[in-house]
Amino acid sequence: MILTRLAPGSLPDDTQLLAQALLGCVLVRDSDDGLTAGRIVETEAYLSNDPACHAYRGRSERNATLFGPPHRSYVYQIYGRSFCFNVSSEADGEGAGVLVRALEPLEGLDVMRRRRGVQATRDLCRGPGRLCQALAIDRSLDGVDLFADRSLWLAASIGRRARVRRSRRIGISVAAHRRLRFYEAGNPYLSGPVRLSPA
DNA sequence: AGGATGATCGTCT
DNA sequence: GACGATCATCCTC
Repeated sequence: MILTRLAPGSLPDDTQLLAQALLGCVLVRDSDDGLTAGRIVETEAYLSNDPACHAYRGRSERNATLFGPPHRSYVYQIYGRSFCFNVSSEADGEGAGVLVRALEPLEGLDVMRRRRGVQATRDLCRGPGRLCQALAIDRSLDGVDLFADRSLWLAASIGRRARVRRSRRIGISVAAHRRLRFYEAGNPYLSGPVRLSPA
């Protein structure tokens, strides 16, 4: 499979546009274990001035990447066990980002199976914590430039152009009504229900 | 220094 | 559908 790096400047800074543009792009992880990669099929936008966004209460050591330049990797740990991967958005100084919630596994499936401890392809990258485990993404990859890094980077979209649908976001209690989750219609590797609130 | 919280996951019913 | 694990992070004292 041919994976072509996304050219710098080829993604929008705007958080909602970025969340949609990322659908269909490929997230690539190169490590000692080999290459693992998946097609992004589900994202969520976390805006500046959004009570659900980690940046909402100001800059801290954890969320500093959100306030930096766009298109860097923001990785944080949740519930003591899982990591979540985001792409920073908006201009330098503004805190916002896009959570990647699910990938369609493309490359290195056996490595993913070993890391995840499960066999079913559908369970490898379906969910923000699962995809980080499958791609061995942790806090050491926080802040890397996704156009330039050699361990974690984005490749141009492959296959069909994603038919984008939207719904409310999953797993949050504040600002939960906002329809800021984006996903590819009909894709079998989505993390959550296809129909949440009026779509 | 201590307590509350969480952009989840796996297991059980 | 519901529940509890588990700990980094943040906030308050």
